[in-house]
Amino acid sequence: MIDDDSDTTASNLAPIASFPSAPAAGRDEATSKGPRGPYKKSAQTRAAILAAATDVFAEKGYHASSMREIARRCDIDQSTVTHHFPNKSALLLSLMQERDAQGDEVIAAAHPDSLDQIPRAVIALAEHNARTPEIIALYTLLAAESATPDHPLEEFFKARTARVREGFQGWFADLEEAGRLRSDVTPEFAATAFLALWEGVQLHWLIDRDYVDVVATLEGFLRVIMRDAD
Amino acid sequence: MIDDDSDTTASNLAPIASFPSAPAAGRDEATSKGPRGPYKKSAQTRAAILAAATDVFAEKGYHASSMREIARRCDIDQSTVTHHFPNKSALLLSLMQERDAQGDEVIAAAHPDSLDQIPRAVIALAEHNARTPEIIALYTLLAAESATPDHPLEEFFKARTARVREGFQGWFADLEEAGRLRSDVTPEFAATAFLALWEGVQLHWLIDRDYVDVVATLEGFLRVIMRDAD
DNA sequence: ATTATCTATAGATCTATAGATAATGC
DNA sequence: ATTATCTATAGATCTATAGATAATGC
Repeated sequence: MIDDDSDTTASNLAPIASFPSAPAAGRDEATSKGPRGPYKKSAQTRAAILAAATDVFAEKGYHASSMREIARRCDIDQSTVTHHFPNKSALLLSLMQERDAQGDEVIAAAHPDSLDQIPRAVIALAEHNARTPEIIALYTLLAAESATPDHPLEEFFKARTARVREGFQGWFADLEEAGRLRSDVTPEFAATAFLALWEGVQLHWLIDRDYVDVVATLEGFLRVIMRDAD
Repeated sequence: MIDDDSDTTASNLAPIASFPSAPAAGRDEATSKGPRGPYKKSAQTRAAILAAATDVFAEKGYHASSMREIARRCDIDQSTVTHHFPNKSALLLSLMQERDAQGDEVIAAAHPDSLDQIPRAVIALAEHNARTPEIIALYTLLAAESATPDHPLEEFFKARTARVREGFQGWFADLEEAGRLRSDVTPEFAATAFLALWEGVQLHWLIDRDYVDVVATLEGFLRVIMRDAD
């Protein structure tokens, strides 16, 4: 169902919710096989479709979203969408892969170079995410959906969750080696719990935005599992 | 959209995922208004519909589930489903309310009467949930969906999450009063983080069942935020 | 007589495709 | 000439309802 190249974009650690910052990437791999290649306008239309699809998938999830609705929000016909993307599941998978690739770049740039910056870097990511609710909604909803039968993102989220968790685990292992982790806390536990806490608290924030403070909760967790420098 | 009686069943604390244990409750409120009331078979059919609906909603979520599919799994016609439940959203809401009511009973019975039993009681709940994956899937998926526009469970999950969080907060406040909470951990933080961690780790368990141990992670968190008795 | 269930159907969707027309760029 | 876009449509859905038939229980 899902090609094995789903992790070709998986270069490094990625944040919980990715970033919509990068300008208009991605018209290279999917659409380059005809004798002449795509015209200029193709990249714009493609980007518009992906932007609209992001909103629709974030609002409805995969099954309940329709190609028609995505097309309507771009003011194009639905058949034009299928001209640019072979089908609905390919559209969603392309969307998530390109978004993750962007996120990888951003987090690579923000990678902490000193131990004390690790908590600050993570918190900065959380603060960034908090400013883009529709992306949090996209990831939260699709992650839950991806665990259901026959979902096109099943492998994607399995691989992504493991990759992010391992990235965190590396950070916490560095902290442990420097004696900054509480002695009864392992990097494995810290990484698993931190990632789960992050996504769980984002879910609760979506459910009631006045009730939960994502960043404060994550900071509180880090404070509890760490100990002061000697 | 959603009646205000959505919290009439909200008596006490409820677990993250509710329990399918109670035999065949619920044929009292919704179907009693005709001059004669429902026949005996009605309760059975109703229960069969709710059981099938539980599976279908857990697999597909709300929008993507169909009344036809639910009916097919009971070997009845789809129009028979709408005879017992006025429409799709009412079916889902009835399902969740009855399930929560059952869960309330179970947890009330398991309520800890000594401080040391609090962690054990919570862990027992988590262990129970771990044995019913389809119920975890139901709650996890629908909770994420409920944060999207025009979802019939929007108010339900908002109220439920707040209620469960406050229940936990009460427990942690008791622990604090007895000096069993680490001094830098507030009951507010403990409750918010514990609930978010629980749901987050359940999500990751659904995504990859070999990678995460729900109960061990929750135990680890409790160990970190508590301190030994003097 | 009342309730439960079924058949049948109206009216809206949906995805994917075929084929015509318009725009682009060699 | 090739690519982009549109119109049109086939073939499957879906929910909700109307109305007929079957079962239940006074």
